[in-house]
Amino acid sequence: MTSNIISKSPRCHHNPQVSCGDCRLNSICLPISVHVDELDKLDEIIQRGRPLHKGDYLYHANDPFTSVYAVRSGTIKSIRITNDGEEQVTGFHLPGEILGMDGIAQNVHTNSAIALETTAVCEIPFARMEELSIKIPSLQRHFFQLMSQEITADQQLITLLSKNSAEERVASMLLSISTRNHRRHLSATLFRLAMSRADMGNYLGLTVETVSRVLSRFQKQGVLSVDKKEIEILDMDGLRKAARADVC
Amino acid sequence: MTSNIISKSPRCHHNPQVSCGDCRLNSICLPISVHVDELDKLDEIIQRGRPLHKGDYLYHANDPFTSVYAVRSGTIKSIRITNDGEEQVTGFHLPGEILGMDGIAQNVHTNSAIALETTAVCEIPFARMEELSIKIPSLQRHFFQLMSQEITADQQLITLLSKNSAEERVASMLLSISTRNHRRHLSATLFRLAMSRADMGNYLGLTVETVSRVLSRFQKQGVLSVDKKEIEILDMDGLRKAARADVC
DNA sequence: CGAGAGTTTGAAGGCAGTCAAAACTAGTGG
DNA sequence: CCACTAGTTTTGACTGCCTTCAAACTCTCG
Repeated sequence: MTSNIISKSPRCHHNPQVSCGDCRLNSICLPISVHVDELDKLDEIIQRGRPLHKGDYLYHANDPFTSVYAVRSGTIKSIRITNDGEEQVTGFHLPGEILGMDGIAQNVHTNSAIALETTAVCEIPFARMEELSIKIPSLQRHFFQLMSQEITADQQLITLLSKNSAEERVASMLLSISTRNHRRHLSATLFRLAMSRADMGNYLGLTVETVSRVLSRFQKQGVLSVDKKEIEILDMDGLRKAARADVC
Repeated sequence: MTSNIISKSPRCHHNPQVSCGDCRLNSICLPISVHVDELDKLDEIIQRGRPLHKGDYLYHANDPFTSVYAVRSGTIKSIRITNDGEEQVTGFHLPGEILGMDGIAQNVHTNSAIALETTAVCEIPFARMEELSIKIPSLQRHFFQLMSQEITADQQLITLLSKNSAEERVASMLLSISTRNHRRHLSATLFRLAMSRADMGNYLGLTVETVSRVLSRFQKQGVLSVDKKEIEILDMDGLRKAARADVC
């Protein structure tokens, strides 16, 4: 099931064929739950490859739901379309993270998923995953946990939007990205944001201008160094104080 | 497993012993997914009774996670505690609805659940439900769907908080309750709110004063009749226009 | 290089928050 | 049964944070 690899692959140094057992992200993507001998069965159903370019849709809202996806490299944003046609960013998905679980309830995606840069994903056909879950209880449990994590994360965002100021929201988001980078053994203090200021603002319930102003202020205070999308956290404690909110 | 019924039961006309098959809420709580002969097995693991009084906790944040709960009668609110000790209302749970799924990820509840009035719940031990899911695939699927529904609902709230004004938020919340009442074959236009103005405001990211002002304004406009916690929707279309947001 | 998108900065205005106090409700015990 | 108190809700006046509007600036990539 690896015949659909697109030939013009992006300049990515990871082998798109690598199995879950060899994937350096598997501690994030499949924590503890699946035994070595069972990984082979999982590998069989997972479709790899499918590199997306910036702006490409992984799926559209209202598409029939067939699969969930694990990000291998790159970044994806999830958006919902509101009644008046505006878009609401509901999440950013970094390597090792799973997206698409919103579609399970109705068998239809409620979000669209868009690549923010060149991005590779593993496609996990959900019906086959369900069948496999019956044979591998730890896989079932793992998916329950993944979905519960998503619920917890969404509720954290609800709290952020409901109770926190613009500065606190921006600080919290940067800390969240920092933490998730660190989990991937990347720098927690120096990284490149894949999303635009507009996406950040949309996600955080703020305007572009406010996001920009907050970043400028943090820079002036010596908490951050901001160069376009390159962010360096100069004063981690200062940023934590500015966030004043739980970050996963 | 029904020995733990508390003797001083509330003045509730529903028999706390009624099985899922006979429960008049089962079309909400267990939609389509479980067959008649399998309901017996489910009935066996569900613990009934446990009436809660106003202010009682069903579980506390940081309690070990053992079960999810279905509301039989009454209302429950879920709250998260933020870093600074404030509480954030993350949801209201009406009869037929399931709560507690936030605890699956970490095996610890991240929310507390509090009865807003005399409330009866069915307790569903999660470990046993997981075992049963392996034998009854439609039950597994149903739980995936329930959790996905929760994700979708949380994302709708995120959108509401991120994009909508105070009037729109209050209107949306009232419409949501109206819809959920209607699903239980209760009036969609005349009902009693179980939660205080403070809880409403907390849930919607608004202050008590703002909620009160918005309700007064709707009353003045003839959209609502508000008498304390008794709400009558006089102009459903007007309320929908005021909401200008998708309500499930 | 040039056009369009994205970002930054400034000035002004509005919506909801904060502070304050009155009106009302509910629960308690004499 | 009523008096009393604590809590909830409502209303008003003022403040402030973020938005809106506008314009200059910068980067990207055909």
